[in-house]
Amino acid sequence: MSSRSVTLRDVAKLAGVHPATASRALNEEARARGLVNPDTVARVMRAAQELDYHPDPVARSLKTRRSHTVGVVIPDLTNPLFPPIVRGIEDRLAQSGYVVLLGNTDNDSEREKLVLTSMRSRRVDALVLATARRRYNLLAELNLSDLPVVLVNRVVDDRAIPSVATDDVTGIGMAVAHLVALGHTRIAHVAGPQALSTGAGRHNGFLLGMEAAGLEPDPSLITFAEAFSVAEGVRCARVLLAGRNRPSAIVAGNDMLAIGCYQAIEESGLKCPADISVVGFNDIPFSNRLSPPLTSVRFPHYQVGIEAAQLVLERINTPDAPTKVLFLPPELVVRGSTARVSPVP
Amino acid sequence: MSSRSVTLRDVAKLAGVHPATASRALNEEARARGLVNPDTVARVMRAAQELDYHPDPVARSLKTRRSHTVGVVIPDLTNPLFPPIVRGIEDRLAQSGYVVLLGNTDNDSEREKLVLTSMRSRRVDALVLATARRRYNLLAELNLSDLPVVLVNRVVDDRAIPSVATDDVTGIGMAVAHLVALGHTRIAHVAGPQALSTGAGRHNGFLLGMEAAGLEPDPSLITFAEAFSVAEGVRCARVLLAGRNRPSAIVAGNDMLAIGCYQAIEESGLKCPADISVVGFNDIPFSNRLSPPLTSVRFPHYQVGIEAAQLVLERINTPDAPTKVLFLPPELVVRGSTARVSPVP
DNA sequence: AACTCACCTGCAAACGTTTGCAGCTACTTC
DNA sequence: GAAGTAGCTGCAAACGTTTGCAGGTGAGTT
Repeated sequence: MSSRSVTLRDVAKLAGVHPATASRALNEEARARGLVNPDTVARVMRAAQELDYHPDPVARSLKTRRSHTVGVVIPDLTNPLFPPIVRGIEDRLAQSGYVVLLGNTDNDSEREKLVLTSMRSRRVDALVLATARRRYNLLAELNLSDLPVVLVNRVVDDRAIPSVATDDVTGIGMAVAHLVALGHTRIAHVAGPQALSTGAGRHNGFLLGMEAAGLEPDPSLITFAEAFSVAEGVRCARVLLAGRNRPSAIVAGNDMLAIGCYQAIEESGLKCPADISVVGFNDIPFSNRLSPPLTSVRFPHYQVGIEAAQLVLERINTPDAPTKVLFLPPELVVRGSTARVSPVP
Repeated sequence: MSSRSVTLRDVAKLAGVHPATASRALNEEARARGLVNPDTVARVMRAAQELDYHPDPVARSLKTRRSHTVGVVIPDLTNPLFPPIVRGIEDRLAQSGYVVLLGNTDNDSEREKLVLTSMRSRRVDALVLATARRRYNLLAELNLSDLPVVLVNRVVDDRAIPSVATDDVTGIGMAVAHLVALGHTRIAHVAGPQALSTGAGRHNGFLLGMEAAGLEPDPSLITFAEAFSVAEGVRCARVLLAGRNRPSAIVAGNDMLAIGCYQAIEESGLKCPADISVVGFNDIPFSNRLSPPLTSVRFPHYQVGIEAAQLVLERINTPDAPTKVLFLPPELVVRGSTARVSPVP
């Protein structure tokens, strides 16, 4: 309708005040609105309503240097892990009038840099980083600037940056404990890439979990995947199955790797879970529809997103509050891929 | 590093020219740069380089009224259909220096309105709408304003708006033809919500496909789901299986519904595909890992995203070009959920 | 009655660009 | 050699806000 967009001047004119006063009247913050007479405020607000005035965020942003925009950078939206997280972030931020700028990096540092500078120059008020790389030179640099950053799905070693993540260690611990309770002792681990904090954390969790169960991890029963992919899962599981000391159970670094294990097991003529149990991590959608339905460590992705957004907002509003690090508790979802260890014939 | 950000003035001063000249020199477009002496251009660019100058998109946006930002609004990122599409959009747009603003609506018209005005006021240069509702009052309104809009995954009846979608009709046609070739004649359809253009289109495709095969669709073999969900799939399939004229095959409106069919079939003690064949639509990730692996109509989600972004860019650059409507060809992926019709005992 | 002070409002300068217009130089053209 | 012109560059006004500062009321204090 309103072809020419209505500006603050128009509102001010209609209300019979100076634009400055109108600006203050329309400003939520008491620091501004408190300055102007309540009657005037009412008059201005009525005028704004009448004209269907919406302040121009661009102009405002130019002046205030905040954009009510948050950058969310993830490796790959196609990874089923991320959509619920992003959704959670967006939902929470939308509530507070923020909007999210999305960027995929494929964990490529070139693209990462591109995305980051693009977002920074667009004056995002904060950044949510869901990349899982452990070594992260950009991180230090970013933290130097005054741009608030929240990490998702990873923490930085000294906990100097607010973050929300799941507790990989206890998550994997639950998986190991579950297998031990089923009588397994030859438990293998298909570990994720050790350059990613999740891969490393879960590997560590595996070692600790075994130790807690009084089992000595057998190095020949641990293989390292180069990526969290089905193909790498297949490769690693093949190695394990070909060894002379075949495991009775595999703890996979995530569900993709677990699916790879399924495939390798099938290839070798074995049955899951009759011959070998498998546990995954993440509980991706439809993992209950796999055959067999996958036992997996679930963590509340959506909630992680919500909490991350919450942290972002706190960070924006009170930048010098102490940095929180949040660990959301994982949960073991037991399904059909784990069974009591088969009696050795 | 540069705590105080470097501005155009700084560059101009270093190059010894007026800011206006610097602006023109740095502007890609020949219309501006062509005006200034090549030597000066070089000098300015060198200065910019030296100071690591990045123009402020906000200020620029205020002046030019374009933001190099595109709004992408979808119902729910959590629906596995969308991530690859969004990814495609973002990839293509990033190439051209655009950035995407993401919004979920849950097909709720309130939230839709909120998201849309939020995006509009943030001066997005264009909108990509991936909502599938057929009746869309906002659409007319949006098109009135001069904001370019591209539709994804649906077309509007009179094709007045550029869009990219898959050809639902021929997609379902392929599914029907496949089943017919396997000897099926009692073919049922679990249709998606008819308020969504995909649901309606595929239902229509089913009718046409049957007709093309010389089969008369049996109204008692068509049920309508109220949502594209597993639960609704179960409900609808139960109805079909309980009828006295049990189908030998089901064409589901999408993969969720197909999974629901799986479950209902299992419940009733039947086997897929031995007793009943099932075909889905979308070929969501891991549908090859279901049991049985799902035969489904695939369409190239990622490519859809790419093309949509392409359309957006064209639209932005040449607003009065004829409006394109793009149909990407679907493809039938035959897996284990369809089989030759079982001989009637 | 003069002073202080609190309360409100207006003025004008920003924020960092872009762009129509005008002006200047130096070159062509007759 | 004067007039016209092409080619560059500078000036200043935007774009729509926010905000420090100053001014102008009126009430309260001494």
